[in-house]
Amino acid sequence: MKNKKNELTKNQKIVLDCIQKSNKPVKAYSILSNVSKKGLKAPPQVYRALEKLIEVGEVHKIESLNSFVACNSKCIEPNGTIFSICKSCDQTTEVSNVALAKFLSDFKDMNGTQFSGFNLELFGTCKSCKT
Amino acid sequence: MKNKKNELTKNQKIVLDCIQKSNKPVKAYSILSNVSKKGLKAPPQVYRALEKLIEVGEVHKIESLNSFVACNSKCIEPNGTIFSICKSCDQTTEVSNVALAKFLSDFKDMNGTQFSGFNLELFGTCKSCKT
DNA sequence: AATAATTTGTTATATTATAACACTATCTTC
DNA sequence: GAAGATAGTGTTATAATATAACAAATTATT
Ligand SMILES: [Zn+2]
Ligand SMILES: [Zn+2]
Ligand SMILES: [Zn+2]
Ligand SMILES: [Zn+2]
Repeated sequence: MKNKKNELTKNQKIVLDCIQKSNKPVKAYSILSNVSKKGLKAPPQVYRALEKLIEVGEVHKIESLNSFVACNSKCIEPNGTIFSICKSCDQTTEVSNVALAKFLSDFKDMNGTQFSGFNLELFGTCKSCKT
Repeated sequence: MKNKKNELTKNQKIVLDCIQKSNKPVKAYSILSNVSKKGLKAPPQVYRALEKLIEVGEVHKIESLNSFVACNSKCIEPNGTIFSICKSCDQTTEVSNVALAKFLSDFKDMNGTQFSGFNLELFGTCKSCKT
């Protein structure tokens, strides 16, 4: 059974808040040091919150950076994520492109079976790193 | 400048051989224990070989698994990788689909700028895990 | 209130990856 | 082929990322 009100718990809110305030993907131990003043003092507290936040879709993990970002709420496909990542500064944005999301969601393997999820990471150079 | 003969070195060959012999993505420390009898006894030896092998395209890293696979030599796009990963057993295969690879390579950001690379991980259930 | 389920706090440890340094082998250029 | 540059090696130590395990506290259900 879930939380009756289906709300985030205290620790989950603290961690989510920390991630949302960053304009870049945040690392777990960076979160930990940022929220230590709020009482979260050990890695499991952060990792447990992250696990739940990811599960409910509030947070995504950027696998190639071992970092975490808040969902920009424009997730088109519930089972897929698309990110644009700056190779130079790690600035990351969630890509909302209907055609691309649909293409990936509809993609089937050799046997014609659809995949249940996907994660796409696009690498490039962000605006401010170009100048 | 590179190795004149552009060949892999002893350690690189040992590590590549180990990866190629596996039918699943291999973890760095698993490689380490597998090749310890061949003289590679410390993590940096494995990680340095991996770095080079990835650089030359012989090996890819599966980011979501922190594991490594040998390139199946069918890389369509030099700057992009596509993998199909079984959520149940981690069995991974490199996907060679021209349409998908082209779609991803040609994809442009909001400003019309092309990305320099991509990595797509497709999650599903492999044949043997379905039965 | 009793029970069950979830969340939390805490300690310890596992796993993944790199820094730093001395040394060796190989390549380049003269 | 010697001098210098580059790349690879071996080694020790340590950094960075993530989870196991268990006890205590909180919240939900009966
Ligand atoms: Zn999202
Ligand atoms: Zn940038
Ligand atoms: Zn490949
Ligand atoms: Zn499987």
